[in-house]
Amino acid sequence: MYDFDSAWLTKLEEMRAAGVNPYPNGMKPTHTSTELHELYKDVEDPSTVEGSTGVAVAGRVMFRNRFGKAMFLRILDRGEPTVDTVDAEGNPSKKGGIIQVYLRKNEVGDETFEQMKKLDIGDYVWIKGHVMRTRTGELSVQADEAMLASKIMTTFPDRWHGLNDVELRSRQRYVDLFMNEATRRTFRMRSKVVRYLRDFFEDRDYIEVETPMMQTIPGGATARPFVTHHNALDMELYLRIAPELYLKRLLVGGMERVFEINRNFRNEGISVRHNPEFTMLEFYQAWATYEDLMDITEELFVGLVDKLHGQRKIPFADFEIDFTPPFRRADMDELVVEHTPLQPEQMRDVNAMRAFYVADNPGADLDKLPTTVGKWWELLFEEYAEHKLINPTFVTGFPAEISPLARRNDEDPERVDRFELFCATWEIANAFSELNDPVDQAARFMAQVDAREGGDDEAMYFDADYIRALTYGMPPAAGQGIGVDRLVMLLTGSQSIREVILFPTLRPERKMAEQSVVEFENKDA
RNA sequence: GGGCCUAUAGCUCAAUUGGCAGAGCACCGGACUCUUAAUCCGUAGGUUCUAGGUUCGAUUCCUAGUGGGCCCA
Repeated sequence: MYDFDSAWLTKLEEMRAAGVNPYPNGMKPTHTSTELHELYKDVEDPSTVEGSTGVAVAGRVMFRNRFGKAMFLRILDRGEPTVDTVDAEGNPSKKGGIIQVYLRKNEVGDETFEQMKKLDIGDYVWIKGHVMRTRTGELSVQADEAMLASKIMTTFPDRWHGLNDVELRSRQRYVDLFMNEATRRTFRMRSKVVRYLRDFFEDRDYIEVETPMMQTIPGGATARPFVTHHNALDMELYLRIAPELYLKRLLVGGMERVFEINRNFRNEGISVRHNPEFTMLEFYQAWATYEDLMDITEELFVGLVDKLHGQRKIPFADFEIDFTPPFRRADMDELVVEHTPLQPEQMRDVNAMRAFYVADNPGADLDKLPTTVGKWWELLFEEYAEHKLINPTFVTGFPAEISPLARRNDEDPERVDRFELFCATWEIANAFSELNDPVDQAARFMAQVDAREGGDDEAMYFDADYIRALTYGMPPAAGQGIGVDRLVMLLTGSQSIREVILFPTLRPERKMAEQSVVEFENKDA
């Protein structure tokens, strides 16, 4: 049971005893704050304008100034700060989201005024009146009627310093949202990004699909899965680490262009770039190659920054990302050569790569070093090249051994037709021409199974039904995954994935866990 | 998994070498009919994250744990 603060309980009792319902219903605002700022932005005295009466606004009280027989409130509603104005110092600023209310005792009546005097910061109110401007020029609603709309029952955060604690902000996102406009902006932006992505693929004749989140064989990526149990079927199910193998089954079915935007789950560490559940866009297009996807990706990213930022150079962390096309395209080994003393011919020589690495990393655990060319490329790329890639860069030429689902390159079968897009040193997208040769795919799965038996617990499983699907014939195709959270981070300048996920995964707070009533029981077991 | 940092009032933060636990805002009471972090007067608010230890005395020092942050693997 929740431990309510007795002072607030008393306050509510007194209010009810006085005949005031703290949680009434049915009040309707006629305008949002933003609509009023927009309607009257150029009007010196809105009270002279016909239609400025009978205006109702509603929202959370964020600020209050009380006098004996008058008061000012500023209330927050869903409006966005989009109306261009200038502030008192003459600097450009945006209005919206907040509107001031002016209440006078002789206009709202003694009874209402006494009730309004008892308002706490954080309460919801509904106000009806006319629009006016104060002596200092602030657009306000002067009240004829006012009522409490919903009562706060806890003290409000410090309104000057706000809510800064990173833990509190993500744990109590509901507080973060009403306290911080930057947070509201981030999640409005996230919504626009997702909307843009859907429109982008709809416009290109793609079908949006939903494939299983609970899978019997977790596939499509190399990662540890979450496991759960289905009682009626009495079997283990895995939360998906990727939708890939299901989307490619749809290609076999003749759905030539499909995309899915949905959650993936990976049972791994949490960091500023990793949350156990995260949102992935995957799309697949028959008759396309990975090179076509580079063109499509460029179009997608440029369109996105044009739409959401209106410019192609966007600031991020300590640098600026330039999305002006064409994006650079470079092979993985080429980038390693660029950022190490290694020569191009040494990139096929395991001993040469090992010698360089050991000399440069005296503390390295020699037993854990790679033994194959492909694994060396992966390591050297991650340690020497990745963190140099600020502007969008298509990294190509991946080794086949670290790409078990990608089509081999026709000229160099040790490589695959694959790219990853890097931005701001992060992997943002991963794409390849799809492996549609069932026999090769079966062999690649077996190599993964061997790796797993050799101790690689992130290696893939053998999915026989997926091989069976391929035996029916999958059209030549290419597919891509884009991490939506990281994309939103880039576009909002967020340094942590937790800033772009409304409710990121956190350990439960002890105090709340103690007061919660949760009974885990398995009735069928 | 390893290292470093951190936890004090609802929020933002103080507390000298180890010596009575503090401020601002919020809350409660009062004054004030154009304020912009309003102002003024008064009251109240604490298991100093948890469990041990050292000490006459611990927010402070030590050990372990828990939550969180940063860095590394």
